[in-house]
Amino acid sequence: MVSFERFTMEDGSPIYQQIVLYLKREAVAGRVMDGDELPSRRVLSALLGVNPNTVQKSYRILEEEGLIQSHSGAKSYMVLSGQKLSRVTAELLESEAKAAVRTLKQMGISKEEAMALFSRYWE
Amino acid sequence: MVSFERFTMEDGSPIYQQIVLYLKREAVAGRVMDGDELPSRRVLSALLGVNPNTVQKSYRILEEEGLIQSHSGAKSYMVLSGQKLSRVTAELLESEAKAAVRTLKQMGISKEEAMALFSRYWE
DNA sequence: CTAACTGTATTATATGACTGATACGGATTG
DNA sequence: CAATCCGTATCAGTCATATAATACAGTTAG
Repeated sequence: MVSFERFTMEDGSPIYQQIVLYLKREAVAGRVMDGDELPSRRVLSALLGVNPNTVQKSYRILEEEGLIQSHSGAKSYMVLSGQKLSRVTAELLESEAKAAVRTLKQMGISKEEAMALFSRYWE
Repeated sequence: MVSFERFTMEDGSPIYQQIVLYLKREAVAGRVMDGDELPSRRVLSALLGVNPNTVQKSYRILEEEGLIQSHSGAKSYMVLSGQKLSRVTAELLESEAKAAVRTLKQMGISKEEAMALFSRYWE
């Protein structure tokens, strides 16, 4: 069963996107694997304190990307081939790195300052 | 006169927030300085292709933070003491670093992998 | 002075995100 | 078989974002 223990709500971005990204990141980390059972829409919405429709939107998006399999009436499961995992990993890393680099460059931060910043905030 | 040459619209976050962040980053970079004249609400809205009310919202937020001074009927100017600049710099760097580190850690990326990733995407 | 520009304010409309309530049929379990 | 869970769908309402159209008073430049 996929765990949402590490999930924490941020404000700013839509909740359904946060859920989508959470599951993708957990998959990249290897904590969510192919065939893992997902909590039902109702159970997860109660756990996170959000509306079932919001969770449904997340699951629908993931199913459209082929990362979830849902049969009407039955439980939902993760579908994670090696190829899909590679695609998701590359997608997440690129978007994360590009956004950070772009922002810091606009602030006039040098590469050395940026590296030192990340190193410091890593712990 | 403050330039918006480097401004590019992203989708995802509100436009008024993008304008606020743009001006803060330009100030941190030193390209926007104390006393600099800002484009009027109408001129900037036409330049960016957005509604004047959206620009007004950005300027109002910046004024509430003390980074802009507006007199009814007259032009608006940046107000950037060294203290304010330090505060903004720290605020932007911390939020940027924290967000990136948090995301990459959830993906199970090691510190070394993360540093290599940033180094590669810096160009 | 006057025209043009400025900041500021108001009202209305539209869309996306989120919530709340409810309903239906399929799948599973006792 | 029947109860319960499941996925799926719909409708209504709220809130934030953004647009559009005005309006008015203060400032400034010709």
